[in-house]
Amino acid sequence: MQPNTFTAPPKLTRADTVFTDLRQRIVEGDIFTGSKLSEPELAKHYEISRSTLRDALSRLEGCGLLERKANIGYRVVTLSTEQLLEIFRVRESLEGTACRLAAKNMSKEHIDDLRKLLVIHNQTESLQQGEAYMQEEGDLDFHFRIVMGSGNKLLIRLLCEELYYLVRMYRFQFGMASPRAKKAFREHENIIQAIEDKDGELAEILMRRHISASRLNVENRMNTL
Amino acid sequence: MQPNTFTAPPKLTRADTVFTDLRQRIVEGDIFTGSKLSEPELAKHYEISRSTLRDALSRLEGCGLLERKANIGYRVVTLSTEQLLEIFRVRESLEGTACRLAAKNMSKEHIDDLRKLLVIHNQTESLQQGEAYMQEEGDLDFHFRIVMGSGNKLLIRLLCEELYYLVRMYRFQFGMASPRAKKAFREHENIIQAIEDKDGELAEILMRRHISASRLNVENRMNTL
DNA sequence: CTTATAAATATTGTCGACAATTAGTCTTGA
DNA sequence: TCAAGACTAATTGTCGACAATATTTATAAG
Repeated sequence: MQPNTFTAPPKLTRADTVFTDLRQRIVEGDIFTGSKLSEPELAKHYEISRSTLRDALSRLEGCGLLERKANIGYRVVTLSTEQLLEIFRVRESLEGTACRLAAKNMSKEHIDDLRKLLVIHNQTESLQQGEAYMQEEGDLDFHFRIVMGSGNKLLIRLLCEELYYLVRMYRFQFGMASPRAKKAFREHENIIQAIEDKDGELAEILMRRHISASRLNVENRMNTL
Repeated sequence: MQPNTFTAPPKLTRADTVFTDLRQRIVEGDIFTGSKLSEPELAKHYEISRSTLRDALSRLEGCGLLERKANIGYRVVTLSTEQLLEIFRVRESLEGTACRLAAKNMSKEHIDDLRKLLVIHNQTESLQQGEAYMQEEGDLDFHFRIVMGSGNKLLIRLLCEELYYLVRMYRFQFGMASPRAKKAFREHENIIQAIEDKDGELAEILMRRHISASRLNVENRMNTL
């Protein structure tokens, strides 16, 4: 038998660590939206060869965080209100489905965990208001767990490994801290209830409305400017 | 002014051509499902260096056609009935939304084109039955155009540049030629009608049912075996 | 004969260099 | 002053070689 088949950490390659670090820097705005990446510069910064760097960059392109043009290079995707709205449409669609499936597949333990999480979020929210960052992260955590609960690996890949990084990027950039915090909390509660009741149809509707409301919030703010 | 800004073809790099060729070979089953790819072997076959090949491979990973493990290499994704059903769920979700948006955004010209396309499909179907391949390709062409008509670039990327290649892969592999051909044609007609009527809500419902029916078809066939 | 260990082989990860292309600078002419 | 073209510099695309890891084969012990 092989040694520690379960605990064996999947050996990280240099490209892996650079990939992860770059992803964070892009998401958190440390590397600007729309900016062009210089391969020689980055390779020097990380003290790796361009080959290794390019490996990391191509994976970031796969995540939708970078764009590439032949003979020109990689650039960070440009954030725009239109693209943000597009993301909302896709989330509305996919997460609605994820929620329906979660109602069918999520285990009681995971549902309980989700409830506990929500309680914590509510407490921190009432204790120290204005901590928009934590709120937003908590919100995404909630959505993340429901998608995981769907059990659909394709959904999980599309949302958790691609779209959610874009979502976080927008939040860092635009600061989505909205007056929807309290409402959103209520909506989360109702969604959990529907999941607990195994009412997939309702769960889907509630999730779609929940995300749709966020989108409309952005659209309204956009029109008033 | 730069020479032919519009007609200028986006210069193809070696990696580009290999990427396209490999994609086709994978989709059409020329390279087997689940098989491991040998970098030295492929590089030799295409008469390119491993660096260039790896560039192409990493892009194929981004499309979801290849999987990669550190220090082990790339392998073609393994097709399974479960994964096929997962794809149907995601398509049902995304294409439903695409259809709703298409009803809002699609131009009259594009709708007319779609109608003509359907007529052609119907003719070839009645003329020479059994040409399952053409039918299936035609079906995907129909879906493709509606997604394009949605105008949502994210949706277009997820469906047309990723999922549809997986779908075609399954069809080549499993041969989805089903007795649903005639029914599917009717459903397509109704979908177009809803789009033409700008009834996005109905268009979404019809598309979801259309794809859901295909999924159930597979599920039933699976259970009877 | 089976299992476990060790050597040998093959494959992937990483590197630095050169070729091809693009971007920038300078000159020249009107 | 501006524009077009030539020249220079910088960047990306591609290559082959070496290092690190995994796989296979060979060997030895039980």
